[in-house]
Amino acid sequence: MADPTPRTARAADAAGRELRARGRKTRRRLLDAGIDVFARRGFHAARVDDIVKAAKTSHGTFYLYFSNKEALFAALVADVADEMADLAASLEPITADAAGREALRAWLSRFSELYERYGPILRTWTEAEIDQSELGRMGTDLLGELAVALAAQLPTPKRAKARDRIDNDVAALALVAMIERFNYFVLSGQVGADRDAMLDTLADSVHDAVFGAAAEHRPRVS
Amino acid sequence: MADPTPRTARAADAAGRELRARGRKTRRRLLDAGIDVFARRGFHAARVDDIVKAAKTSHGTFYLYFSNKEALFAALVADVADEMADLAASLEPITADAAGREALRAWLSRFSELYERYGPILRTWTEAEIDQSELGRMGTDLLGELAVALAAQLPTPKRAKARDRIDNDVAALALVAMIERFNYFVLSGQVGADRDAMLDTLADSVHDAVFGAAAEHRPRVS
Amino acid sequence: MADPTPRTARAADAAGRELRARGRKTRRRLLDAGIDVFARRGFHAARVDDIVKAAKTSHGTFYLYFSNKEALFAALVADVADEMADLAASLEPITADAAGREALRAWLSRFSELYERYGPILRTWTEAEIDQSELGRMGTDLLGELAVALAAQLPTPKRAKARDRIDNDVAALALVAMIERFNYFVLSGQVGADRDAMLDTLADSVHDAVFGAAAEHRPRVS
Amino acid sequence: MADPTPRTARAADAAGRELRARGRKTRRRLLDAGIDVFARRGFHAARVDDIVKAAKTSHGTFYLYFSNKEALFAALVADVADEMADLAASLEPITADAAGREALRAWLSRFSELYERYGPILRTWTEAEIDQSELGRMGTDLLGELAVALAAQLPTPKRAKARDRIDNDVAALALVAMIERFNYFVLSGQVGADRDAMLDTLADSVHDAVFGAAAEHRPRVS
DNA sequence: TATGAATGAGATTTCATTCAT
DNA sequence: AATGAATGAAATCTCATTCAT
Repeated sequence: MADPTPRTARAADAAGRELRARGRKTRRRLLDAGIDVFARRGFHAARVDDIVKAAKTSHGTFYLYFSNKEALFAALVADVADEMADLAASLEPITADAAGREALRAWLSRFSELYERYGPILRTWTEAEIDQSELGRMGTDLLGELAVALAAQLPTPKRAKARDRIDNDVAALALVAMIERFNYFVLSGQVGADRDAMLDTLADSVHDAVFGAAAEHRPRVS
Repeated sequence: MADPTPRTARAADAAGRELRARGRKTRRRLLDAGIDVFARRGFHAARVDDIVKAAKTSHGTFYLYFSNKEALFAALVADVADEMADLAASLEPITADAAGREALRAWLSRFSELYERYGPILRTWTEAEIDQSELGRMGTDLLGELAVALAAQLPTPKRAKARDRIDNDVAALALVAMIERFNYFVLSGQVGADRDAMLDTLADSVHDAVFGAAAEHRPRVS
Repeated sequence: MADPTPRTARAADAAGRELRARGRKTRRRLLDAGIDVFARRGFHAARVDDIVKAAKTSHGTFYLYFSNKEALFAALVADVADEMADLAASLEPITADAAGREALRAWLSRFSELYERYGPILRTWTEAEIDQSELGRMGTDLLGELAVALAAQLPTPKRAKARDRIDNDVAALALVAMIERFNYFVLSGQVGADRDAMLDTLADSVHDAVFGAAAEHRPRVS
Repeated sequence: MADPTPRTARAADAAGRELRARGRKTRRRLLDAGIDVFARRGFHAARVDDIVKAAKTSHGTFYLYFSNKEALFAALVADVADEMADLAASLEPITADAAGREALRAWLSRFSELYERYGPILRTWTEAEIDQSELGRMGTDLLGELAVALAAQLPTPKRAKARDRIDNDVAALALVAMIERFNYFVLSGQVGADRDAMLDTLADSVHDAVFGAAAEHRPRVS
């Protein structure tokens, strides 16, 4: 069972070693296998045995690279966190015009790619209950990062009430929630929409939410 | 083993047998303990031992009522599904006026109560991956039911394009996603808002999304 | 549980995997321990714990080789079945002279050896009630094989009635029953006779039954 | 688990109580259910639950009549032993003529009836490993009684060698073994013969074995 | 006399981790 | 750098027996 205090840390440093080409490849195979298996079974139900089989290697090898199952998961989370930070940083102020809507759509497309690969890790995050201090990351939810970034790019309301500041953050969270769920629904086939349709709908929804439904970028509305 | 009374199916009937008052109470205690433990630890990490301890009963008793952890979870899901269906059925057409907004808020309040109790089950759903054919339910996600009900109550757009039908469903899903996430964020303390504030924000957001931000119930909007 | 790698079938393949020398030895140790423990306690009363103790290994190791107690038993049965088939095939036509009686005695001696090792498995067979379709074996009783072989080597009666065919089979079963029980009684010490005396008695009885008590090999009969 | 030293003996005397009509009926129902369940599953695999269900009564009631599972089994064994003793006593000297063969057949028919009812108990006997001192019975095998009776009725060989005495006992055991196995094979359907055919074959075999195949009682041999 | 509910000791089974090569 | 085998702590599950009504 997932033991938060691993018995020994013998191999813990393993990940820190300098690796040759072969070693890097093996490590990569294990990480990819991890994504796969965590996606299929969740953190607790994922067995090291599954991961090792998917990576076509052995138990012994696994512990050469990661001190335990949790460490592999943490490595994956670190990857997502990095990419998420990049993504958050790449969001530019959203303008009301068609160009702004297009930029937004492009950004959503990047999110969608990221989500396709790492979505399961995001969703497993809560289940895993990894001690977060280890990673020095903030929220329980990696999406929080995106919400903050999004809030920062929303047009500042004219009224200066304290309440509005909250509203903006909250609204951003709502939008991010919507974005995440849509990607999930579409990926899992629960919504009959292809990727392009999803991106259009999302870009419109978010843009509308921010600037009102009457904005000129939407020629298809009669 | 040629076993006329297969082991695994034995306790399963237990759930079907007629129970006296005492038995019903015990079963109820186990279900409540299940909600609690699944909420705290997730499906896979939850141990039967945790559940029986929470229910102040014994292992043996657990298996008198449920053939295993999964069966208990399935029973809980069936409960949520029932309540969700009731909730979905109770949603009336949403009108554009302040009364419509109030009715919506009241309905959201009911959802919020339901979510406070069963939210963890909803969130554990994906992790547990119970075979759904057993329950005779279709959508992977119990929230889908709500989305369909909501879509049915959205005002019909005047344009009669086929596309709009989809848009309505998809928009409803987006709204449900938002509702669910908000409840989650507020309950888990990730968003600093109390229940009333949350309900106001949600009622406003949904009503606005449906009728546009200019509706008369919201005097604070310029 | 939607489980792509069903739990119960996992260790089953273990038995199918290629084993190195060490693994083969461990497997053998477990099988031998199984014979021992099943003999002492019968199928149901035998605990995996007894078996691993006898094999000087651990629970974990047991399940590396057999998915459960039943699988180990089935493997043993397969072994007996093989040896029984060999034994059945090795029986040559029984002649009326002293040489025929000697050949029969030698064959009975081989049976006796087999029985000393695997007798408990034969006797546990009924108790265990392993699903036979799994093994692709037909008769409920492994001794049936021997009876058929024996019937084939009995001298053909001159009378050609259909009934005689049955009589031969039935007579063969009777003889096999006698052979098995004698071995059991002698082995379990319920009959005060040593191995040689038993073999003599059995060889005489069967030979007499086939050719009549007057056959020349038995000078001590008046 | 089958505990040879029951924790308490509170209800042990229960069987000794004076029972009214209703009680006697319940006790009988439990015994009959026991025969049934022990036959189907063997001693260790038989669950009190199975017996109680078959007897259409409750756990509590079971322990009102028998102190434990073993006690029920012992009661059944006592029944068989009684009937077996009666049967053994009823065997008269076997004569060489047709009347002797008929008497033997009738006796075998009584055995067959007994075996149909209690055979499973006989076969479960070894598995159960009940402490036999409790019952004050002799051998591991209840059939031993029959063998002794049969040996007593075999015609005394003229030679007075000590060896013959043994031979007679041993031969009787062989015959009993044959009788038991035949009944088993026929009952279990492993031999395609009806009851009458079985009785004929057995009567002939035993009679032949005792008096030689040429005896005049067998008109159907050409 | 009868019963449904509860119990807990003991059995089975899993799987993260370590070891020897 | 890699691996198959082994381990054992911890989980699941069973069922004879007792209890309260």
